[in-house]
Amino acid sequence: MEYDFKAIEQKWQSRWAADKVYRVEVDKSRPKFYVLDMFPYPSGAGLHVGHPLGYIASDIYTRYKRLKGFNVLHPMGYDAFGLPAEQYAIQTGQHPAVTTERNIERYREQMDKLGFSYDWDREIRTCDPDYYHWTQWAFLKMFDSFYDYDLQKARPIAELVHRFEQSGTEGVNAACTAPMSFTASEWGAMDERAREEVLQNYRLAYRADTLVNWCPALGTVLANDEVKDGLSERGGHPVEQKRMKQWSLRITAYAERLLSGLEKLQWSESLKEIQRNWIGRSEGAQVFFGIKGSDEKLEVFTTRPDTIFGVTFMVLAPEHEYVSWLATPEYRQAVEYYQAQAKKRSERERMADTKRVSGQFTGSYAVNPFNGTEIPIYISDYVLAGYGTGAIMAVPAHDSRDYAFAKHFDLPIIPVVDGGDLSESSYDAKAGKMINSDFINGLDVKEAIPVMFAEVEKRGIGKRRINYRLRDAIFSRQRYWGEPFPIYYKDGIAYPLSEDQLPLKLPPIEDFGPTEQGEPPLARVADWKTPEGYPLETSTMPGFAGSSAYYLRYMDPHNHNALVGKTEDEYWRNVDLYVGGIEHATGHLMYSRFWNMFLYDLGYVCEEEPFKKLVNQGMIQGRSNFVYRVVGTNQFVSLGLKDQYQTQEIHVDVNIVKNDILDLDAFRAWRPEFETAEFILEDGKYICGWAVEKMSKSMFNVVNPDYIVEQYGADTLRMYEMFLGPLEQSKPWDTNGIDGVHKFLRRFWRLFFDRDGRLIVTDDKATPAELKTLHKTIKKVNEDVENFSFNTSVSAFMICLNELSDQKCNKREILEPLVVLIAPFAPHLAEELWSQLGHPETIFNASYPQCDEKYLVESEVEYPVSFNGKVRFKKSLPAGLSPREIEEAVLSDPMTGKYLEGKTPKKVIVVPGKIVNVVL
RNA sequence: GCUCGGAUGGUGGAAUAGGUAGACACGCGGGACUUAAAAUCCCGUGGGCAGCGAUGUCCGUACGGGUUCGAUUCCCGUUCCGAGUACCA
Repeated sequence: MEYDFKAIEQKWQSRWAADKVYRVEVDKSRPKFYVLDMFPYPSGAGLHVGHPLGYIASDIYTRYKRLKGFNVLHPMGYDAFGLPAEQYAIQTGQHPAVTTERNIERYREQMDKLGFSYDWDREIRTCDPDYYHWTQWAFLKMFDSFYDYDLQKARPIAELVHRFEQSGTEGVNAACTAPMSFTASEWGAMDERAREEVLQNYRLAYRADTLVNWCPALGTVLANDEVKDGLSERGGHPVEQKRMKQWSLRITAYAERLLSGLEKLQWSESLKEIQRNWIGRSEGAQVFFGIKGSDEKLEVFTTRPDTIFGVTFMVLAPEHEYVSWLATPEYRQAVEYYQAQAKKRSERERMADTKRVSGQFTGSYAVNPFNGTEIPIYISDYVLAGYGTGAIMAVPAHDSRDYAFAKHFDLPIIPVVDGGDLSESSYDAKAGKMINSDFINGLDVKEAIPVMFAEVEKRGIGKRRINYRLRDAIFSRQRYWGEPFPIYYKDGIAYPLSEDQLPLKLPPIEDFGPTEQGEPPLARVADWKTPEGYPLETSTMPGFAGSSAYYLRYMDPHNHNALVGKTEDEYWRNVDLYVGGIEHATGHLMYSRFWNMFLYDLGYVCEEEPFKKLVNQGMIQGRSNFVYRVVGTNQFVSLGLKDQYQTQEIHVDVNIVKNDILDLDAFRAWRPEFETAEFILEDGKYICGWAVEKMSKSMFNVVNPDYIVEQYGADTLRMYEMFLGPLEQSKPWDTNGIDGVHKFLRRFWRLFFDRDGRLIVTDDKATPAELKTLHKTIKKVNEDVENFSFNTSVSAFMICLNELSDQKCNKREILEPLVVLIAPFAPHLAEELWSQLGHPETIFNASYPQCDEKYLVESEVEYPVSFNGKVRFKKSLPAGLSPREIEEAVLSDPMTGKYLEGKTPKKVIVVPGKIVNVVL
């Protein structure tokens, strides 16, 4: 009986499901381990062979940990709200709930075929009201909180109100949109609307007029991480900057904790680096410059206070609020024209020509607080309204952008750091002695910076300050398919619903497009009001809302009273291993950390960081095949001969190519236009060209896992995906290689059964050689799995099998532990063999084999003997010799004498167990 | 531009507290079994040179240097590829 993977996999998959073998519960007698996959967005295209890579790896680790005695939580669900389903709904009129449901079913079907050990009783869907209840709840909590910098944590907003009542803003050090200052009596005198406006300035979920990324094509605003190169991530539509009233989350309050928290995490260095760059911490100072003829001060942010004597002009962002009055009558028209031009340019246009210098003089002058010099104030779009103060002091000698601006407008360039050549470019390096700089002349730049920080503070013209590049997260979308905000409006003031009104369910609608007035679809719903008749917020939450705390919900998915119960939270705590793509580095992985820290501050969860260890699986790319059509004919020429013709490269379906040899009949049948194709062959074959590209339909290189499972089985697919290469690396899929793994599993099966399906496993005693093979493999596989080096563990199994085949080993003593060892990788096969070996219980109740080092001891070691590093011969010596004895044995060898040629060796280097090197 | 990562046979990839480079697998070539095919098994497979042959020998881990008895591994420089970010003051 051959290895019948179809029957085996079906049998065990249905048994696992029927017996709920993978259900987990809180069990304080066993250590917990939480393995999580980034849950998928169920798109209409279904899974291709690249998608399950991470799921397979996490499943192997889950099963491994379970066999090691851990109580492993390994859940799965769906990130089901989002733009694609809604875009599809607009195009086809089908309700997103319907298409989403259909896609989920398809995903589930595909995943089930791969034999994953998820506890499906814990499945969640972000679009399920029972789930988004808690998304809305968290939003309400954020609405009802502010961030206290002194305590470094979020606090209820009532505390802030109390402090305002007591002493106004005096002594309040809280995260806010714009600094505020008022007394207790002024607070007391404010009406409700005014107070609410003040509080919006502090709330962690707040509504404010901000510069947002507006995407006209999608009809919605987008968060920074949803915009790439000035285009929307979804769909690639142009995005423009627009000032709009939007809900935001004050993630910037957590910038420092998000940054410093990275140090404790076992994440890859590159991922941490991406987050560090995204947070973009920079140390500097705010400095106030005087304005000639005015009492107002112009505030700038600089990281180079040492260059302040080199300031020759100031630049404001065109949107800066001072511009309107800084523009003198003479320049007013030109300034307004420039502002209008800047506003018209899309983000993409601006990014496209960062080389071009533009700007406009306002007619006003600022005053350098250190030497009283009067310096012209310009506006230019190279200064961003959103960063720092939206104004800079320009030091053309030591900043390349300021330099370009100065050259263009013919402004003076004063060097203040010695050592650069300013004829062609600025000297930006932070090295050299200060010159032309009054009291800091002669200091090195590195000394001058702290001196100037101190001096700025001493003179009271500014303060040290840390700036972050991180922006608050825009949280509303003018869309239908998302979580409704639990917010209603009364007299234009936003009020939260009470907790017992949650979940606020998304109403059913028929028309998903935006309204004529450009309002969100919910604006069309006539009864989208509170019971009292107040209008509800019509925008919905963005995609990242539902995915920000889903790992917590898995711990206790059916709890109706809390996001997660205390017992469950304190047992499962946080995710021990998180597996997913690196593309979420600046989105989901930032928001989730923020969201979790917030819940931690308020005491709802017991861990500050949600994901202890994180592994990013690489992308599986497609391997495309090409045929070469001779231009203007229907003739196709094989790869090796194509240079003799003028040809056109055409993608050909990889499913009709095997080992780069084209199936000619299948090609003719592939498309009508190729029916009459003729071929110029080499050696009777048509050889295709190939290239590694993204796996996509248009390249005809998509391989469907269903097809692979059908042909080779899930266990083969699982092992082959791991065998392909290191988990974290991107690598191309190549179906051809899969035979090797499949052959391995068939040979493995034949260790247990003869042709007629009779079990041939014996109870004979194993030989030392067999035991050595087994324990060597146990050791290697254990180490590799711990290091997520699954590709080399698969190799280890293959080597083990080769050795056991050589030894014709079919002994239970060897094979039984081996079955357990391979179980995480090929669970169906292992389960079947386990039961055939006479075990009634599932193999995942067994315990993982441990390596016993005593079987690994070598009796003889073969030493390569080298002379001056070059290996000349090998010498076999008994194991366990001391370096001294090895040296003696080698020196007395006649072969050594031959290579010494009468000379005495200078030195002999012995690396026990490895090599002996004789230095001449 | 800045930051990070990478480069090893025809292919995917092994091997780094510095110690026989190319494990394992694909592909390819040869052979066995078979009427034949599939399946299975065995042998060979980085390149050059010498030899009928066992074998010997030189060159080889992107390129150029350095440290070392010895470098794929460590250091300096260069080229190319990938990722992140982009007027961040």
